[in-house]
Amino acid sequence: MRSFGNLEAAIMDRLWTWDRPATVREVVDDIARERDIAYTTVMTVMDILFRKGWLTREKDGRAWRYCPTAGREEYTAGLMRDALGESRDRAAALQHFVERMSDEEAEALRTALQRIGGVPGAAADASGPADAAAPR
Amino acid sequence: MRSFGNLEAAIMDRLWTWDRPATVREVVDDIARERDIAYTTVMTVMDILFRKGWLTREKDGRAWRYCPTAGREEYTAGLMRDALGESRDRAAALQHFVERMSDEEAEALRTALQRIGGVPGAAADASGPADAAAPR
DNA sequence: CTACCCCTACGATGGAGCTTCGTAGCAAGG
DNA sequence: CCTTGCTACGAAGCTCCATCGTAGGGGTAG
Repeated sequence: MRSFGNLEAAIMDRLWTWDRPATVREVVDDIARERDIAYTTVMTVMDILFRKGWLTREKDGRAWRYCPTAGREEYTAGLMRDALGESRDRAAALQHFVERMSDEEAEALRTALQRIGGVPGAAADASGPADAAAPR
Repeated sequence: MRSFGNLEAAIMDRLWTWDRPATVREVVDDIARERDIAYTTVMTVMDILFRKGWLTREKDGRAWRYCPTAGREEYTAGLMRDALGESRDRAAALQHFVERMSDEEAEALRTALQRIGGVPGAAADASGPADAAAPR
């Protein structure tokens, strides 16, 4: 997974926000409103992101149109998973993690957990999209 | 800011595993069992980790003894926090995150959530953001 | 058909951070 | 006094990311 550099992040950010296939030209023009940047710089980096698998692309006339392979939130979740994976005592790591969470985050986390599987002790788990229905 | 290089990770890993103040000599000798490494290389990196705040140290005779300022799991939790913080829709990110979790992890997460504020509606009373720096 | 413009491909340069180690110096023990 | 072990300082080297220039190709307007 690994994280992005500055320019890489700026590019991904735009593609994620726009949520549609975009050309190098569009990205360049948008970044250029904040700072000077050469067309080829952005093109090079987008090509690197493509080759590293973060973007897909398809021809649109002469230009390529790029799309992120993963959504912003998927990417975030991937980073979190990477981080967690490096720990030995995952339960302890998760404990530390939730301890510093805001109330809203904790609430969102509870909701997310309820959606993927029944609450321990409760019998009802047939609601919601059946995605991970693995019994313990 | 976050995340370590290879050598840095190897050093932190040993300090975390040993869970006691260790000298450069001890770390060097342990790493040297796997690959060639100069004493000064390890010393330099440990000094950098110290200056960056990842390690504390105290004199023990002629040598310094180093200790991590945060435990492995605290560090992991910090990485996860960093990752989550960059997302816009945190609820969605958390949803993606838990969806790919193993059953054991989900269970550990539920337990952790219960511990910080088991009852819905009740806010977790996080007392003091105490950064642990105590060697055990 | 020709000139122009836009886009791609490729490669070169530079900087930041991590890694690597050598040399010089100091302090303790024999 | 000499050996041993540790520290301090700093010089390279390496790997990525960032930055851009130049060369080239294919539409499009005259």
